[in-house]
Amino acid sequence: MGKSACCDKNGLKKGPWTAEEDQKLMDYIQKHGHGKWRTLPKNAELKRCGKSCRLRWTNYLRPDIKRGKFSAEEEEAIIQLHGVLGNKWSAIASRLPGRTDNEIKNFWNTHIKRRLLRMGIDPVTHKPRLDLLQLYSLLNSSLCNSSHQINISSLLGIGSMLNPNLATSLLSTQSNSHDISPGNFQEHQNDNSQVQNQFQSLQPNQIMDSSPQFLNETQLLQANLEQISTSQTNFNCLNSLQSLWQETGKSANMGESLMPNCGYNEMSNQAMMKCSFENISNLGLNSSLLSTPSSSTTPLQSSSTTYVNGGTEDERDSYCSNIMMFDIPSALDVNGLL
DNA sequence: AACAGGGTCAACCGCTGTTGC
DNA sequence: GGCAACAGCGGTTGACCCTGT
Repeated sequence: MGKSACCDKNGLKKGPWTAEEDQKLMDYIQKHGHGKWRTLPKNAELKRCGKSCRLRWTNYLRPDIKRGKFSAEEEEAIIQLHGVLGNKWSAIASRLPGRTDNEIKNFWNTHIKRRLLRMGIDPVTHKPRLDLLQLYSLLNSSLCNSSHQINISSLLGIGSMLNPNLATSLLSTQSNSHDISPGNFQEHQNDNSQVQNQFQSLQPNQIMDSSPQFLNETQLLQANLEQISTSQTNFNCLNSLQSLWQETGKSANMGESLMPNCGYNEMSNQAMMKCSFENISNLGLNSSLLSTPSSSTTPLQSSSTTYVNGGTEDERDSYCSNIMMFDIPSALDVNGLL
């Protein structure tokens, strides 16, 4: 596991490549082929380290590289593949002929990621932002269980940990009172139901229906199930809350109100995750996340034409939204979360 | 015209995995 | 098995470009 020493060699040039250097590198590789990157610079009379030469070749000079803007199909493939493979840029690149991992990574970070965030979708999990779900869960269970007296300032504190803007925005719909008690619950209910409705409309369509043609349904289902079974995100989130509540002495009530169907204190990791998904199922997420795809018309297909022929940012947003299969209600302002 | 701010992308850095001795 | 060299990967940086003021 020796650490590469090529980077700290003195006298080697760094920074952008000149046309002359490019030519030298191409000439050498055409004659001798690539490989032996360590010795290549010396043989090719380049004042670069081998690593730099390899990068220049693989990311720019290789003859099979397709340059230019990503097509709609490529973008679609990237999103789908990222959902399955995560940040495995080279694996994604190997399925997109002519595109380099660096190019795809840059495209993801500068275009797709931002777009997903703008739509309220977590670019890592490809699901609605967990802070939205968690806060909704918290609110939902609290408001529906009037026997628990919830201190809104505590909620705000927790919400702020998750996302201060969202918490503030949501809770601003409450009246001036900072406590929701059985006595004043009714008078808050109208306002709260508005908030609930906003979240309850966060229902995904059938995620699996957006499968690209090169991934069959079984593969996608398996991939998604693996993703779900290995995902620690929900658990971690809940665990953080659990720790917080325990530290602040609010564990029992708050824990129960968050996950009323679970034995909160004895909860194992699995159970925590299960409960987490049960809460998500309140949003209508569960069935679509875990169900086998039906043979219904795919939203992807139906929207593809519009997207491909379109090309404005809004149209792409709409298209992405269909790929991700989550409709963010317009009434819910997620811009402040970005 | 000058400047600021944001977006883009080539290149670098640090780390891990693989291979050969 | 241990070590070193090498290849490759993903995250980050910084120069350049574009747009708005």
